[in-house]
Amino acid sequence: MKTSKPKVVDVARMAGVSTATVSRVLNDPSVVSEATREAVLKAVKDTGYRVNRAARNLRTNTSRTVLALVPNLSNPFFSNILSGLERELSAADYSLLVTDSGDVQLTADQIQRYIAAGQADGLVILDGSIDLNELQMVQSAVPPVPIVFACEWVEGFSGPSVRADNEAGIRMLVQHLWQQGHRRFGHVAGPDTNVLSHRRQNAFEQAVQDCGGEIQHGWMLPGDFSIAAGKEAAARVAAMRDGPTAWVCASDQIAFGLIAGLTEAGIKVPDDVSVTGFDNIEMTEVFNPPLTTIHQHRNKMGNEAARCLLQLLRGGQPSQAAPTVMPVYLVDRQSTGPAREKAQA
Amino acid sequence: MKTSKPKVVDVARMAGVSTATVSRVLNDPSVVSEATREAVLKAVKDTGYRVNRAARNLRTNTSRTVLALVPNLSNPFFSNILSGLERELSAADYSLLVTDSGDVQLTADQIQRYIAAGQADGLVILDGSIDLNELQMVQSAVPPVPIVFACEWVEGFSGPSVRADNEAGIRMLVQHLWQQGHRRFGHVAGPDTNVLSHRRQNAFEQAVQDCGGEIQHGWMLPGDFSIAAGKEAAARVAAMRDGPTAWVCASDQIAFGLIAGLTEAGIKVPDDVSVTGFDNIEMTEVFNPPLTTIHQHRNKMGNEAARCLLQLLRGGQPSQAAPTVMPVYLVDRQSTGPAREKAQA
DNA sequence: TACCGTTATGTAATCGATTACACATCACTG
DNA sequence: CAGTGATGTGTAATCGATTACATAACGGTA
Repeated sequence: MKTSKPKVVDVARMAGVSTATVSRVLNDPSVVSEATREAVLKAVKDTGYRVNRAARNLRTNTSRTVLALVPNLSNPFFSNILSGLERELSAADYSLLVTDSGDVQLTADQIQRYIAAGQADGLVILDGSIDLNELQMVQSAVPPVPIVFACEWVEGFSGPSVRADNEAGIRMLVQHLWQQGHRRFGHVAGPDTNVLSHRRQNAFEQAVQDCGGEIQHGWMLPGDFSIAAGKEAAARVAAMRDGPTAWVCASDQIAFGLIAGLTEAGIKVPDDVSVTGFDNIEMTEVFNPPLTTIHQHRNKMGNEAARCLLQLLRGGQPSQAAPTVMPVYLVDRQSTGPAREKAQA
Repeated sequence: MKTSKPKVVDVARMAGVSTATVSRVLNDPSVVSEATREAVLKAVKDTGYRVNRAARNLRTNTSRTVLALVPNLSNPFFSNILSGLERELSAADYSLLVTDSGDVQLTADQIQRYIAAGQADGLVILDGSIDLNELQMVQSAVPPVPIVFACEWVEGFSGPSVRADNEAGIRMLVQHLWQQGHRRFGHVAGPDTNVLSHRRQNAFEQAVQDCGGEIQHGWMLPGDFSIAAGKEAAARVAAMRDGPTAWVCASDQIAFGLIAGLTEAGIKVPDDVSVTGFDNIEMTEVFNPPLTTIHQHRNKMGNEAARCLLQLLRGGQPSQAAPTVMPVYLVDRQSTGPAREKAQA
């Protein structure tokens, strides 16, 4: 009775070949003759052999593992992306290591820890708040560390990234609102430190200008992507006279908070003002009123990011050039409606 | 200029000691004299040395990694738990590997793959739909694989688990509704295959009986934990005459779907019927009406599960005995209100 | 026949850390 | 002073797979 786990030697002995041959069958079957290959495979099956990852990793100096840096694991938004990543990676026999980059400002040093320790071969970063210098230090290491950004990214970083078409999304929303007769537009932004916030805010200003709508400085409210931010914004909005009739929020959660706050203040959505979100998270559909928003293919973004990284890991060119931009589309629901001019008190 | 990564030998040379001593300083400092310890630590710092995990793993036959089996990564419910897990594990210098047990029915073989390959030292399972036999096979391996269940669990499995006090939660809800004057109760259940569904459903029946309320077979609706399930239930509810005035749902998402569906059908919540959820996910607060539900400490459950597993990994006794049951509490919001008898048409 | 190129396989070095065992030193004790 | 135990350190074996290099066998060609 074999008591310990089977190893290559055991397989080799049973198949009557050398360990080298066993290894070859497992890693590059084409160089082995048909007959021996079958004998070895049979022996593998009979012994129940499984390669020892640690040994392989040591020898080959790889880990077949990818590390995902997630700004906040508690945020449901990211779970879909992780899901997409995981699926694609595991299909390629890679594992997914997850860490919450959360409250700590990640330094090159900390990132290197994973790489240098041989725990991960590459990174998928979902966190755009990482310092560019640190990033470049990581990337300029020898050998360079394969990195792919997903969803968020860092301005100035030259490497592949997968993202939604934020500009197009915002444009669709503004145009949609415009067509419903809205002329005065407001925005509740995401966190100041976040690329997506900036992109969406800029796109918003641009889009409103393009169709000739009105924006005022006081209608650009700060926030982060949270429900709480939406609520705070609601307080300000409630206090406005002749404010916007349409509010474009940087995230669904902000929109939820805003609508909740407005409703509480007696302002009706969409009768008095229209509100839009961004992301189309699951809940938007059952929210009351159901939220008009922009849908992103989060799962697919995860898949795509994984594919991108795998390509890098296999030594493919940094598919440099432009970031991969995933299309988005408008989901028209009942949080938006025809503009109604406020009584010009 | 050193071109390659520093290794123990490099550190040893610089500190003027042997590799054994370096290793000792890093792993069990107490056996090394003060002076050498400092010299070594300095050398470690100066060289920028980091242990090679693969080498260590190979030698020690451990991975300092824990695998989390998540039934559905896309479900926001789990991200909080992962977050709690990750925090606790990384504090103990363990890494978190994540895999979606999703659509595939996991077999012992597949689980063993991770363990046997030396990719993980233990498991945290969030998926209660794993077959008991398979599980026992895994656990009865030599050496046994440390496993901790979190949130969900498998009936009959003898091992540590961390869970919410589902019974107490349901009881609180029913009593709360009873106090508001409700006498006829209905339930929308979770998936048939899930322990939580059963627990909550049984607890519901028990609680209603205990206070003398009325249940009918037709008021126990099937579902899964999804919004869609809630919507389907709504259709049935809308068709009822003299149905329950209070609906207890197995999850917040079901409640959302149910309320959305009822509202659409012209039934008002809470004026016509009261509805409760379970989980207190973030969105409950801004939902319209805000949802009365049961709060679970998901983060803490993650922490606790991690601590449990770490204890096992360190050779502690399977802290057997009873599962760890985390307290829950009622969050009273506006989806529930005084019972109003339906017109006895 | 002698030589060459393929193809298939084996031998043994190697990856980098941990650790069993051996050894040296020193302070005490009887 | 010899003996004992505690303490600190070094030498070298070891974990299990991969792979550079060597070798063998064979068919074909000059």
